[in-house]
Amino acid sequence: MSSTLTITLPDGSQKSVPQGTTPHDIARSIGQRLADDAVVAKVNGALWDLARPLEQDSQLEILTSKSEEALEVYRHSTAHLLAAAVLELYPETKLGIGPPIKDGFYYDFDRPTPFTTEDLEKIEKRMVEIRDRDLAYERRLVPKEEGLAKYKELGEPMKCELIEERADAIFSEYTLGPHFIDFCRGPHVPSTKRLKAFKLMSIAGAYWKGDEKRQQLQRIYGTAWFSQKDLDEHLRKLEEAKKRDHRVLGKQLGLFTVDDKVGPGLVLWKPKGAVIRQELQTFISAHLRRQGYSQVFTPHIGKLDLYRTSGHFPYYADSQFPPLVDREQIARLADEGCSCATLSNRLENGEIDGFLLKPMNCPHHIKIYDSEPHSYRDLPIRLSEFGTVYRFEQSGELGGMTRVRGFTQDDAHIFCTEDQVPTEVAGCLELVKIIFGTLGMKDYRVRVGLRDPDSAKYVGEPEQWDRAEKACKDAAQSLGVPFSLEPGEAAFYGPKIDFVVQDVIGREWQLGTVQVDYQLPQRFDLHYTGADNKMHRPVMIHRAPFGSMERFVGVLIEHFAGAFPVWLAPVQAIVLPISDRHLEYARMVEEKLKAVGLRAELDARSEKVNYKIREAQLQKIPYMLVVGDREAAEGKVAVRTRKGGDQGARAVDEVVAGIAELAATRSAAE
RNA sequence: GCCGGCGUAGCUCAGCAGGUAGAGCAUCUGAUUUGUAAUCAGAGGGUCGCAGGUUCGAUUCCUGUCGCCGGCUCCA
Repeated sequence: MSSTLTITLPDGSQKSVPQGTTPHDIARSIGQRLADDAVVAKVNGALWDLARPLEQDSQLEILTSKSEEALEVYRHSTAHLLAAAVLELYPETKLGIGPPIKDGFYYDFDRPTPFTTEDLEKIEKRMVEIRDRDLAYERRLVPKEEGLAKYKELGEPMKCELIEERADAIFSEYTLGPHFIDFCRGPHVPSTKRLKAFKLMSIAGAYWKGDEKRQQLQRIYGTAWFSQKDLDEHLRKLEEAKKRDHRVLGKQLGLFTVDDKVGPGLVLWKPKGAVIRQELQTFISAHLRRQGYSQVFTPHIGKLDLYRTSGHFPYYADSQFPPLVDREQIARLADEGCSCATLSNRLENGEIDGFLLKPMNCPHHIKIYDSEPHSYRDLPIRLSEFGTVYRFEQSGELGGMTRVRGFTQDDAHIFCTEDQVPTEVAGCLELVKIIFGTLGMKDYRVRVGLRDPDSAKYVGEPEQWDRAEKACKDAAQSLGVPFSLEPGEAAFYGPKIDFVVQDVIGREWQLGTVQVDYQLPQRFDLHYTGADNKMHRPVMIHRAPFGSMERFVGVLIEHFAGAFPVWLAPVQAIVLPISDRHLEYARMVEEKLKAVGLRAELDARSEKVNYKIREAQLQKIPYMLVVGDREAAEGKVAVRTRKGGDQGARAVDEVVAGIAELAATRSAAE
């Protein structure tokens, strides 16, 4: 090894520096400004501490606060600061892990007593104190055995577990001041004084290693930014997001409600929410007719045996409402002294029959297909239904309209030949594209869910899976949008293509889905007569472009922040007479709106027009039509839009026709 | 399901070292007849989520329960 190193900078220039030179030295040689702004370095593509000496000829990049990667390092360093503060205040605490995440970081702690909100304030204060001590993040190398012994002595069992699992023979650790050490790959910012703006946000339970069988730790979430300004901006955004939360807007706009007495996770659609849902259903129904779907209706329950055949029961018994067993059987079992456990066993074994609230629509549709023989000439057969299904989601998961226990899928099942699969899947994807396009939803990602090779929960032969997965991948490819392949995300009967969007707090929700299924046709022994006059097995495609109406509308409320385009708005126009003497004219305007099928209201209260406007505005009604003496005299209305304000007076008929046009064309404009 | 927080009028929220509750908005009544984001006055409205316990006395403290919120786990 030579005693000088050749360092290549991003602009291609090269520097010869002696052994032992650090990225920070080089930054300083380029300029003090860069040295001050530097957060971390990148050496041959890998993140590297600024103070860590370069070891060989390298490509070197100095990352400043303009870099996303630097921000991650910065947040990770803030997590260490949090851990150091917690250990100072509560020395009995054991450390878990503390990674950076979107907008911030967390650190997991094991401590017998739970952290409180007041603790959070104390901890944050201590973090500031430690920050002001200007402690360096110092990297040290430790041989594995020695390190293990040390962390054992420190009483850090989780760290020991991590070292055993992931540490190299010599691993790195970082210290902060004389007492704090953390097994960590790094890198970090040079010193705590660099951490300008952070805030602890919340405490939550989290299982060690995400395994619900392991102990539950206390996770402290925080957010961290390069400047106070960025932090303030982030907090402001959180406030904004709260305002467009569909649970808040759903209440304010009177769209839906959930009632304790009815049950958690059971959405009650109020008239205004129902309008939105109905409009969406009408919208998609037109496309279904065009694409050759047939409408069917099926009941909400089916016999347990149906779901034994489909494989839903008892596989997913935990996420279903308990089976419905008839009175006579219950009485008989009670006489026998049958325990709950025995009952559920006997239900599983099929010794007792009962009904299940349907967790999916497919078995019912399959039975419709199977109710008559089919020729290859009939295929594809596309059966659609807005079918309501019931799933017993864990109580901690429920919320708003996005995770519920009863929901209506815009479901359909396509029965086709294997050759027809690509065309049919493409047709399904086209539908999803039309929906997302019409609604202006651009921020979605496409996930191709493949089976997890380690899991035994899937039914079917590997060759079938391979073919189905290929069909999905090909279809996603031809869709022309970026997609990710995600093992472990398949349904138990087949791979799927999902459309995933984020809600206002950044949680991801699956909306539309297309799933290829070779299993159910087999389980139900479905067939059709081929051109060769032999029996063949059809392939099934499950698809729901909206996914569930509840979840979709929930996400849609947030997407539009409650300000629905004209065609979806529960009230499309409201007539606001200025005084009582304009009421008659106002009624005439209202009638004209209603005559062309618009949803119109009249605010006939003896309130000032300002007041009426304010209310209509808060209800996010797209059109406010103000009528007073001038308008009544000239056959006009003064148009005010919720977004553009006062638009001036125009002839009534012209305005009515204009709004009707926007509604009819499902336009995003207003 | 697990961890933590919360639950006061229709809504948003205040209050209580334990002495049976208060504001704004909404509602109702009356007045006002109004020109682009809140007219004025008066009135009604709460067994302080529910059930136990401690106490002379509980909305306040304790326990349980239901529900909501944030995470975790799960999501056919």
